[in-house]
Amino acid sequence: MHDTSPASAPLAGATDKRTSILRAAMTLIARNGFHGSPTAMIAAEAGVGAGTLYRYFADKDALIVAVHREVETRLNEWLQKDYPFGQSIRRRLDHYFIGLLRFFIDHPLEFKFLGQFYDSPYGVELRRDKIFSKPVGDAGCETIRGLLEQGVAEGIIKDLPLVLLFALFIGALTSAVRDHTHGFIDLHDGLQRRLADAFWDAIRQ
Amino acid sequence: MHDTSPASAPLAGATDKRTSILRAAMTLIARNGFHGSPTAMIAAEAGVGAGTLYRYFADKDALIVAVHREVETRLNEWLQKDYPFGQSIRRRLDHYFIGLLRFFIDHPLEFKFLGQFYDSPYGVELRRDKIFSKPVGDAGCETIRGLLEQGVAEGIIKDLPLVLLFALFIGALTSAVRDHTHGFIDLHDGLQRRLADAFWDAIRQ
Amino acid sequence: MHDTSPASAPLAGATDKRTSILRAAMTLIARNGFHGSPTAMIAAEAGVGAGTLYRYFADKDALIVAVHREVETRLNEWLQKDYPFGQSIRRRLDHYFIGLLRFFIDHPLEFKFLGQFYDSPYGVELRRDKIFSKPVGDAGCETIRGLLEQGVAEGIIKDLPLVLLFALFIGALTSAVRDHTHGFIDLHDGLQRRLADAFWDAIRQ
Amino acid sequence: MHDTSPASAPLAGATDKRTSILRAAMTLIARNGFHGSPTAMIAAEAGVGAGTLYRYFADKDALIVAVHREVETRLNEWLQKDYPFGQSIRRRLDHYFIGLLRFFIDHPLEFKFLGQFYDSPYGVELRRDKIFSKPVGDAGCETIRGLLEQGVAEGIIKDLPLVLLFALFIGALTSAVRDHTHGFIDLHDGLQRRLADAFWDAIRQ
DNA sequence: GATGAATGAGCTTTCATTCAT
DNA sequence: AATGAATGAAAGCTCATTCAT
Repeated sequence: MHDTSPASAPLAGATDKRTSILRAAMTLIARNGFHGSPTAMIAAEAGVGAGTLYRYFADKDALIVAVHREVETRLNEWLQKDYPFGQSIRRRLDHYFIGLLRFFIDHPLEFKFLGQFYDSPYGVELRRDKIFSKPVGDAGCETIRGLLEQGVAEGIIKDLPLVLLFALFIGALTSAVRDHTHGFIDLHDGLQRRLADAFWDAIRQ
Repeated sequence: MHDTSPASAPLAGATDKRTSILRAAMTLIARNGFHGSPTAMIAAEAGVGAGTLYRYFADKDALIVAVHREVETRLNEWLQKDYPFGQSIRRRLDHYFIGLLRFFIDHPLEFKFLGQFYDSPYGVELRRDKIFSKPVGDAGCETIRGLLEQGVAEGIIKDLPLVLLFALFIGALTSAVRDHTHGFIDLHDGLQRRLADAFWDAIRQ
Repeated sequence: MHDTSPASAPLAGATDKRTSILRAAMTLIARNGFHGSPTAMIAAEAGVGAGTLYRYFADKDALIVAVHREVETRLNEWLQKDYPFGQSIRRRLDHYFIGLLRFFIDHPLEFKFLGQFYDSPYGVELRRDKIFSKPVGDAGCETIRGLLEQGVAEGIIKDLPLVLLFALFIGALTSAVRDHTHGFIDLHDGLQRRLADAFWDAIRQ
Repeated sequence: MHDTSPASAPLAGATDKRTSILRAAMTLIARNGFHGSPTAMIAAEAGVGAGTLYRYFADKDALIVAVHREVETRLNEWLQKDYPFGQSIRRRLDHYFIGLLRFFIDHPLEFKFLGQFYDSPYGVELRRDKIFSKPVGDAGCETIRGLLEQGVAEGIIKDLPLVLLFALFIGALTSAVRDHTHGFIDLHDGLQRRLADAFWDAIRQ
């Protein structure tokens, strides 16, 4: 009953409310954290009644998880654009690296939300597999995991545990974005390129 | 009167209470986060009365800051052990990289606490400069920042903004430790070594 | 949003809760003082939940100030009834003196509440000017202050500082009411009359 | 065992501590009220340990009552100075009126403390009889009550209930002093005199 | 479906009092 | 006798959640 897919909503109005709540939740949580974002405030920001929230989500936790899912969906759609099928492994990893970089830089609220999410009890489990193993193509190998795996198999990439290769990938990326978000640095195109190169140097054989 | 240095306590008992509270706070916050750790729970875990906490710390915030200071102090002491003065830049950066890796692996609660701390209003500002610029030697240049700077000047390290070089350092490191802490991988000595090498490959000219 | 005028409440029920809380607060504070009246006790006496109080008043202080305002409003309305416009100064001062006497005798809780209020940080400043200078007519001179002033100007009343004349007025009045409230004396109509006469003897030229 | 008369204290030091506590309590309570004066603060102000307070007074209430007794004792001693035995009733009432006025003006902390005290649960009962009926001479009739009574009997003073006559006395007096304490007026000798005259006009036949 | 007033458990913090030293 | 560290009950206030309208 709760949190059904938007397809089942007979009225456009209902879907709008759900979307408003999701967007309000993400904005406020990114800005103030989970505990600085009471449901009443989220509802107010969304322009709906306090009780309405509970028609769309079982409870606050479910709302947060739904926000995460929604952000992730948009992120994945973003990464599928212009995917360089058939090109070199490095090229394809680059697509992911620069793509994520750009998405986070263009969507700082989403970045901050995900940061909050993954460092909370909500996201401990999900952390790993989401970005890591999300397929782009239907081949199933066009995931970051798949690319790293293939690179290792081909001897292009260092023979390190996949988890560690991914740690290098996601760690460098998120640390850099955080610095950008905090205003410590301006991650313009040139720096994005050089950061991706540095990452490649880290993992290449 | 609050939070005085332990040196002034004539009896071990008095200091023990403060220490118990600090340890309890770190443990619970690492486990449940700031908001999952009510002061009553911290006091109970420490084996003291609910009001006792406020004899040692002005309020919950002060307690959290004190835990951070205490952890940081131990971390810095740890990093000063066997510092390879006079050796190559790579050797000295390695000392920091492996040293932090080991500290966090040996002290998972401290690692999780710091993670919570730096992603909270408490630590946003402190994040960067603490580990980054903490001097080991009295020369003042024996900081991670100083070493990276010197490496860039000597043409050994890529000419990237310091902030970005540090992002590569701390990002790879914390991501790897998090995976270890979550049990996704066992960061034994060999892997630590190879991770440090990968980091070096990322930043070396 | 807090403490809005009752005019905006479409239903009697909503207003009743606010009124219940105000009445409960006044009763308990009159009986036990500010610090003998926890918000939980006020809520219980009002028959509402502990949190409900905070829907109507920002905090305990706001509630107390609102009680004061409400009592004062009723007192002023009471004093405006049958005001002897155009009659002698003595007659008009009498109206105030006897009017206040009667109001306090008829409303002992209000009297005790005001006593608590004016002897607290809330009311130190307000003490003087409220009753003293509250106009009855639109002429602006029909305040106790105005009447005393005019009486002095006309040579009917002793040429003492207004503040002192008012001290005689309010001091005698409240002391007498307090004795009545405490049961030391029964301030029936005859005594009220004779006390007003005594006050007049005190200030008349 | 608690709160013994100072005569029983073998050491001067002990008496000093009791006095310090009494003085500290009065000062802080006058300044901050009962609830703004924690026992820890009183002890600190008195320069003694927090527990020491409980060697001299059973609890905080007993301390407050003791402060009241002490202030009252000093007030009575003050009123006995230069008592005009044998002079007219008006002269003797004047002695009390001006004497109290002066004491309160000279001892604003004592005045504020008594104000707090009498408007609290502590002093409701005591209010009436203390100042009212405290004998100065050993004749027993040299109390304010006695003088008023005698004045009524002789036909000099209005035939009003004694309680009411006293209300006129104490009400005018305390109201005027409060205005002085709050800085609304300067109760210099001339005004004291004229206020006493006004009071006399109020009660004289 | 939508609302928002109402709730009360749970939070952080204070402070009168005790008691081992 | 004197201390002050320790206590825990009780305070004011917040907020996720419910439910009558």
